[in-house]
Amino acid sequence: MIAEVYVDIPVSPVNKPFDYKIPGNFEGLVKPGIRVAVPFGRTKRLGFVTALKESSDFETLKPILSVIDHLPILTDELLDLGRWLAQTTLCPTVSAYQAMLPAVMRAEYRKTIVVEQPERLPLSFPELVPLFSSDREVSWDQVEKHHPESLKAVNQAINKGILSLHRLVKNQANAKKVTVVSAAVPGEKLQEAFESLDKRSKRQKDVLSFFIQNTNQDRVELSRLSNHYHLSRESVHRLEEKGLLKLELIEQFRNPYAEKDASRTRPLPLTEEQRKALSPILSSIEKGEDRVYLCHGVTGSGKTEIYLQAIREVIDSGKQAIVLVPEISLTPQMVSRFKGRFGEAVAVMHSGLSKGEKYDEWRKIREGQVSVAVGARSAIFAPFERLGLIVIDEEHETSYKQEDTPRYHARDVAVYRGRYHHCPVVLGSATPSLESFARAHKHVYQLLSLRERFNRHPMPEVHIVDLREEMRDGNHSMFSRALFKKMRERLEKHEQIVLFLNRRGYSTFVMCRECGTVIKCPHCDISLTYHRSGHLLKCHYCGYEEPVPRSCPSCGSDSMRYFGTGTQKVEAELNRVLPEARVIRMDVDTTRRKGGHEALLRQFGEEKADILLGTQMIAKGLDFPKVTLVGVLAADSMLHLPDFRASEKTFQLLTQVSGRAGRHDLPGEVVIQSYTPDHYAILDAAHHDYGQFYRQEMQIRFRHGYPPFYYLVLINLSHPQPDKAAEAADRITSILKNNLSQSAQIYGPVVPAIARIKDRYRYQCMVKYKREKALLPLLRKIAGHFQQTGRDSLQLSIDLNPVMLM
DNA sequence: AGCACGCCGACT
DNA sequence: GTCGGCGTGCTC
Repeated sequence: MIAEVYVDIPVSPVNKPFDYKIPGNFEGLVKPGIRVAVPFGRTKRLGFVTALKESSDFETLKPILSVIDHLPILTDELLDLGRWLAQTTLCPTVSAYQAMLPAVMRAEYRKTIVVEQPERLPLSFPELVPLFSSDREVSWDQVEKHHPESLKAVNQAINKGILSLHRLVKNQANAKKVTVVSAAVPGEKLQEAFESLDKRSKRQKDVLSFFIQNTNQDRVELSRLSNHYHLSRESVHRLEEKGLLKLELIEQFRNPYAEKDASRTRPLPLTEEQRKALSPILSSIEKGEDRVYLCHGVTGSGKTEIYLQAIREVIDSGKQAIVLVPEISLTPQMVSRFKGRFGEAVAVMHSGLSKGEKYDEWRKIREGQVSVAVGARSAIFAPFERLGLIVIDEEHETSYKQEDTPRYHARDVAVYRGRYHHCPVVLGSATPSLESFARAHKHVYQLLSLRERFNRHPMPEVHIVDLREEMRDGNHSMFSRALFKKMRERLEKHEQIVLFLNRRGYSTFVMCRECGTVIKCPHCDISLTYHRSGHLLKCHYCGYEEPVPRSCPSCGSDSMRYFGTGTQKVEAELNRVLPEARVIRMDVDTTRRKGGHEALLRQFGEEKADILLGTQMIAKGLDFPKVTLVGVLAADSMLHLPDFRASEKTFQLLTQVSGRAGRHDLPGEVVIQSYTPDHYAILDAAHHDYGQFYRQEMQIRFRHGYPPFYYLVLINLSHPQPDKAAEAADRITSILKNNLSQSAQIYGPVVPAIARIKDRYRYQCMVKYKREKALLPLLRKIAGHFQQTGRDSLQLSIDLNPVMLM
């Protein structure tokens, strides 16, 4: 038998199956979806078996070296899905497979140097002797790092056969195993043995009496016996030899949520609206229809309860469900909601888990021990074999699109898997993406609407403040008079406030007042942001930092001034104008350490602060009863970005942030500060009017030929030399122009808003099209032709249906 | 991605 | 003359 193998090297020349013969002893073990180690050129690599066959076009085949998995880690469905992803996102097939698996499934390659002829080493290469003083095997990476000067000699010694290179492919995935002890014979036998034991065998008697007394316990961890009951390991082994006890090595699942036992919850009674939304979903689950539902429900309308009850139906019919939520709303509250309803039947995948924990959660899914997978984007690949439902909450979130190599959108994968399994997909949002809403409008998706909040609380009252007027009236502070007054009131009433500003750091940029010089990142064409902690200027793109210069580096004057406002500056200002207010600031700088996010929210929930000030990350999912005022300090900050979705993102963000106020018995109020208070994105958000926003935005998209009326492809080029990037961009643009139909519009090459990132100059080309049969093959050809490897060469990326245009 | 083969400049 | 630079091409 012969196996087709995709080797784990994601570059186009090897992006095809390679044939290997299956040695007799592996016959039956090698199946599609299994990982194997194979010789590849002069190296050894890990690969995915995708198919078996009887014959090959190649005369001589190398054999598979070893089989890594017992159970295929990719099901037939996922193998197909991977091929489809590679086709539609123009990525190497292995990259698609790797994206579907937890990181531990990636091979770790290690190179070691081994002394073959120790007697010749001191004579021929005396300088290498110290390297091998303690061990005759040394890691290549260590030598490369600590003794780079020796590498030349090492290579020569290898050529002479004095040293040799050993390569190993290590499978990082290792299930944690524990030894458990149990009685091998019935209790009476243990008693008999106890009595017949020699007087001196005190330790063994202790162990036996433990098992005689605890006959109800069937297996005990060995480590628990010795640590907790102070019984001797040695005696346990002695008793095992006598056949009285049994030792087993069992797989232990790490359970990250073990101690926080979520209290079980029951289904809540549904409102009339919720019932109407749920019933078509239930009927599709029952009939096995691959329909896509768009559940458009205002914030607080109880979408989650609908998901939960639909999943209950899925579980009861012996099937499984996937629930996607954006990473930032994958909070403990969210998780406990699912754990509370379905208990042990839920696996959770999020970035806070260790590699090993992620692997365990994945295995629970693969082995069918759970029925529900809750997670961020990549959980869409959960290897269930009987999917009954896929839910994507906050469907409009851009984080569902992966920004690197398989540039897939979880929504597209969901639809694909729904078709394969004949199961419905539910997309939920208070502010659906225009793409999805347009599809619902055309009845491609089924629209389910929830117009009321389930607890009947009114939507918060929203006030828009014109910051230009404030300026005119001489208020140069970052708080308008209206907002400031309302903040004061809340503080007096001991209610809480959420302030939102979409910019971290202290101020946006540092400029010289004399000559207008703005300090920029030396590696990226973007201005540095001032951070007060450490008095540093930081680049938010590449992480570069430098101290603030005393004087202008260009004209030497000492008139360096800070412009713009970041969260740090607002915090400082709050401390000045409202010294009695206790403020918690939440942004990437204060939540970077593990669990920081959670800890800050807990403090706020326990009312240890009056004001929660934060960026994007506080826009979602927060639910604090005492919050009665939400302030958006600069609603326009996203509005003028060079992105056709700027209005949509602004509308979504404002709607979400507003939803944080007055969720419980106290009525809520929202203040939106803006320099463009008449913009429809701001007005419609203030009026809670999605429909109106949708109609206006669709007109604009139509007029400018943007999605959902046209599809987009964005081609990004970068090179350390600007002319090299420009030349490639020129050639690609003309290839596109010459090979696509008249109806396709080709733009570019253009220099993007950030012309250089990490010392690489950037160019972009964009294609707008409606139907273009030749596009994918053409792009594949372009990718094959222009894609080069190496740091200092041309880099090309093709993004179909991009969500980020920068 | 690795690695070997292969063709041109500065050294024992 | 050789050692070694990195351009090009192949891996079942």
